[in-house]
Amino acid sequence: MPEISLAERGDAVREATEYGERDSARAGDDIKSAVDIGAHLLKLRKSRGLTLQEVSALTGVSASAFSKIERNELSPTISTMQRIAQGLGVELVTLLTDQDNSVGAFGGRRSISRAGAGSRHTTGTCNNVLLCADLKNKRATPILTTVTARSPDEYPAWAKSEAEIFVMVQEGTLVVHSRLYEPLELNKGDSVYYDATTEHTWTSKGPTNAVVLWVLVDL
Amino acid sequence: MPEISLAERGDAVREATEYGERDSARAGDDIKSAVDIGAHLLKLRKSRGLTLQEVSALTGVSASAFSKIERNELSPTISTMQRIAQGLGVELVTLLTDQDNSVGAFGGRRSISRAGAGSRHTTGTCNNVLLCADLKNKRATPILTTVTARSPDEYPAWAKSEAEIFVMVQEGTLVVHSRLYEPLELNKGDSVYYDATTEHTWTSKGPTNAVVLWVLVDL
DNA sequence: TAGAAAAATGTCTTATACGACATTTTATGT
DNA sequence: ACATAAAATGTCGTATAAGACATTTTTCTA
Repeated sequence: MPEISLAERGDAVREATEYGERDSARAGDDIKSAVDIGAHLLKLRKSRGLTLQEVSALTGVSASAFSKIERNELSPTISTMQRIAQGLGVELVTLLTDQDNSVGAFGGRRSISRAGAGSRHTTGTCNNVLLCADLKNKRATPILTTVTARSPDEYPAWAKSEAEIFVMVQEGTLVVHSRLYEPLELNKGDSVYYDATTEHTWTSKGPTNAVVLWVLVDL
Repeated sequence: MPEISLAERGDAVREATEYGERDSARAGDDIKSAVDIGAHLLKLRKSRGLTLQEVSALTGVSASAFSKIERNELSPTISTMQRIAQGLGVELVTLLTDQDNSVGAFGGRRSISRAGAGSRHTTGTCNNVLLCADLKNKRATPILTTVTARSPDEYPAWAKSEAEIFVMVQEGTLVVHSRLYEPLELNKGDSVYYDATTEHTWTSKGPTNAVVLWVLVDL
């Protein structure tokens, strides 16, 4: 029955291509839904101007299998995905991660915080102003912080997170304490970029509180 | 020929299990070699105190299959990996990525840029100072820029990249031009966070050049 | 436009992933 | 130490992924 088979194929391709509608349609899934590997591979192959036979030679995966994977007619095993990644010289995860997804989730949006404005959050040791807090799903979180602590002991626990941190001092003198380094003094205009996975904390030095602009970049 | 098949599988299991030795042994491979999914899953399951039957109930993958996957006796299909990821409430990529890798690649490092110091890069429209440029593999790039352009027309092409941008004005008045929005004026202390995938560019307004601190966050 | 070449897809066979259930191994209590 | 239960692993039948080759579709070229 070639006609029915063709009709089915047409639908499958359309579904896979009209990517945006898929996610929104499936409301039940909590976890980020499947990326379409097929479309991803097709785009990658076309972008390099390769034919199925060429990609087959590169990866060791047969042209027919590759074709079916591109059209989502089968779910490849991890081992074949690894051969494909190897043959195309890309990381396996890039084949399984739809970069358009993350971009699309954010695409075109923006948020503005005027001087002095922002979502405030005060602790015993710091006054934090979350900038552009209304914008969700950001890759990084910009924060303006006034550090009131004068000693690391004032903190019940040092900070530690799966992130990277960039800090630039706007006013005063900041001291960055870390388990790995000696205390680091930063004055106005100085900046530091460091790994937040090792425990760290901040204090002010001198008569005024340090004001720092920092960006937390999630890993 | 079932004997040969079994023998091959036995070797594959041993190779896959002795994970640490694999990387160093196979010198020919350029691409990051496979993470061991089996060990990864085993660790994840044990860390939650789940039995194979429990994890089977959660994921819909049979206990025996799960056991074989953990011991690398078979290469699961993407669809079963998706079921596992869903059932355990984790992203698929985290199962395929060795998290020690990404964190470890950066772990504990840091870089300091003193006020006025940094790697300079000047164009006709901007003077850029890359901060903490000696630190590689950062997730974000902090830059201090003096914008000399007064009109968007001075740019041969508007900027566009797979990234997000956070900007805070340090001095002067910055105007952010975008294909999606009206020009946005930002004064000292104002900040904006926006998607860099749509074309955009910056100009200064007024007698002095705007000085902005911005962070480019790669996607 | 017709014919040839190349590329993509379909068909069928083989290899292998997956699930149901049996067996072995490990934990637990008396 | 033994009996019992629970967990993990092995066995085998079924479903499906992957490869070899045939067929259809598309792309070139004259």
